[in-house]
Amino acid sequence: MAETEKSDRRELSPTIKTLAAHTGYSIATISKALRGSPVVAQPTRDAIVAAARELGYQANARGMALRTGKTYRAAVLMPITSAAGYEWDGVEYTQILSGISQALEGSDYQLSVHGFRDFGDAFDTARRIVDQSAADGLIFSGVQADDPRIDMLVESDFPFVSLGRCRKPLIYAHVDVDNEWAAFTATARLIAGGHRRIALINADRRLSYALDRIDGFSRAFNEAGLAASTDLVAGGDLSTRFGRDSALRLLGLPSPPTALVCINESTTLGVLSALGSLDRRVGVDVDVIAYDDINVSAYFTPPITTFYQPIELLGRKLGEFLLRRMAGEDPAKLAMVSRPELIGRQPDNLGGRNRR
Amino acid sequence: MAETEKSDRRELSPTIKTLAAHTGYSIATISKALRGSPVVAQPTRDAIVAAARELGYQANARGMALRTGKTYRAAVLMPITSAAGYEWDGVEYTQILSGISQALEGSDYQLSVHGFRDFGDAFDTARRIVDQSAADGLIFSGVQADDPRIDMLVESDFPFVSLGRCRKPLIYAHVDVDNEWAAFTATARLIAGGHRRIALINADRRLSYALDRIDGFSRAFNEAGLAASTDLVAGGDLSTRFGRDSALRLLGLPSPPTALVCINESTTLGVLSALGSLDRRVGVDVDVIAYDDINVSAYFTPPITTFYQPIELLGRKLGEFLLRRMAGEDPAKLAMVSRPELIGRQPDNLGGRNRR
DNA sequence: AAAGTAAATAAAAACGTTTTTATTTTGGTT
DNA sequence: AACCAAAATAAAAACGTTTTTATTTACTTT
Repeated sequence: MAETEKSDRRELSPTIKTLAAHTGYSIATISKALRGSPVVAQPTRDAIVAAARELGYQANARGMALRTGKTYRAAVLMPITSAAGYEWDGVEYTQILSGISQALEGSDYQLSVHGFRDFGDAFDTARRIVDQSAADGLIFSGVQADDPRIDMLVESDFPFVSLGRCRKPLIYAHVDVDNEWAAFTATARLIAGGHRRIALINADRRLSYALDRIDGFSRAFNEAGLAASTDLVAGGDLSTRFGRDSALRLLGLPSPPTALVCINESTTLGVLSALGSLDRRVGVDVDVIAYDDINVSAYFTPPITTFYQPIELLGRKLGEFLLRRMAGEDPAKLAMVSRPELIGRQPDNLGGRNRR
Repeated sequence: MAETEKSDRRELSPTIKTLAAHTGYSIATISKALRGSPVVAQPTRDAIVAAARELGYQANARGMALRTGKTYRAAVLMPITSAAGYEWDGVEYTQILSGISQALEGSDYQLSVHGFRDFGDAFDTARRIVDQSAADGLIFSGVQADDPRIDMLVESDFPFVSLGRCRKPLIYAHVDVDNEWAAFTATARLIAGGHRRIALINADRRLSYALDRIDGFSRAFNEAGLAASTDLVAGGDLSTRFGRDSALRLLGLPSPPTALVCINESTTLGVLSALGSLDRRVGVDVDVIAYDDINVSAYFTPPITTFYQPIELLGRKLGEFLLRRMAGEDPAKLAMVSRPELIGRQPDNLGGRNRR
């Protein structure tokens, strides 16, 4: 009973030493064999790999991390909804994370999520990740026109990929939607449909892509030889409430819009709600063009014409670019700017009444 | 020029040795002082803490991890949307992650996200996390009636909190919505409004909470002395398309429902879309009651009566419970089942025409 | 004042790797 | 046969902690 029945009690997972004892090779050789170093002879490698498989050996991540200084983590910055009263803002982190996660599958990297509350907090979190090397790479969105995170990360040569571009001429890996083009195209379509007073339900002006959208919006008017209805641009959080409130306010103006461009589906839903309560019909009294987040615009009543944005694909690209960046690839080669695809779902010219 | 100008070139972050050299104490004392061990004298502790602050010392996470065997990570299992054609399913991981992240703020734990594709994959991922101790604790949702993850985790005494309960009498930390009660209450409300043919747009029957909803649905009929319209229960993914298709199918039956209970906002939107295309009006021809995810039902046209589920709060509880569980607290004490709050937004009795 | 004890600190070991350096083995050349 | 280089493997060091064990210092007690 009190014999030698202790060592086989706890099924501790095998370490490199276990493998050394089992194969007769030194831990150095084993490490090299499993890491694919060319200095170890082929038969030796085969024997070690076989033994590793047999014992179910998995290199301890903590040991590796300490020795190599790597963390095998990819960090993602995610905004945290502030305190009480959650309001949907259409920012689809579920899809983004899903895409990144897919890209990381099969790699040695794990995804870690860091919440932040505001711009300052986001910067501090990014800095902390770099300083403590809490991750080997970073992904973030919500890029500001003059985003200090980008300067800091470029400066410290930390691998990162941003969803969005800042307005400074720096070289860094990024994925973005061609927001200028998207806003231009939507606005031009409405102008062609006869609209002259067009509203833009836009994001907070501190965000780089909000400015891009305004640029495209204005260019559409300029190219048509018209003055842009910039007085009808509303910027704010992208909640449904913001969409509703903005629409109610704009439609109450002395010279109200005859069409609205909505920057995402959340605000679109709010706009539709406002139109409903004002008893105005989409496609008859007012036209609406939007951008997809969760692809539910087809189910709105009536279905809304949107630009489809493949958010999950953007997520995958973010992950893929980060892997390549962490592997040392030149950031200049890691850039993708995608153009959303128009999905027309109803006429955008007030039922033809306004066409000229 | 070639003097001693090398050591101050790279601003390496200070280690415990740096601190030892700087204060004159040994690394052992420093570790104890900073970890709050009572054996170190107060003046010593003060001096060390001061020096640590001055040098900006932060214990290296990898060193700690290796020595203690802990990872300082809380893992979350997140479903990955399968390949092409994203469909919103209303499962709000953004909010859940946000809540968990808030709970973890200030603790030493970081959030790591692990994607999975199906039930089997989720189990394998959970197992891997346990086997490799890739995290110190685990959170997951999508609990099946007979969820093998729960058995495995209970068996191996790994700290975890589930969002949802399985149907086996095991003791484990969990957070859940009282789905039986929620379905009962919604159904009873409709029955009281005069409805007899009620549809339930439900989740996949493999999910524990889908069964709970059916239970509550049936109980409402039973307590009213009626036969439950179980032929009108539709189970599937929670996409908007599923909601729409289900509604179209059910309303085309010889004996169609006069009211629908929708399990989330995604399916609700699909149901409303179906009603719109069939030219049936909510609150006039058909009644709808739903459950909130992203709280946009107020913006539907017309606004829909819903049960409000504080998803972010559930997320915070998940995080809080996990922290307490990882600290060794008894899982029997870590249980919360919340009852959603009814927010009436329109009459649910076919405009009163059906009341008896 | 010497001895004993408690308090405080220091030294050493260990966690599991990878990498650098050292040693042994092999095979070819003279 | 002796030597040398190259190939293969082993040994040792290091990464930064925490924890166990050892040593020193400071008080009490007699």
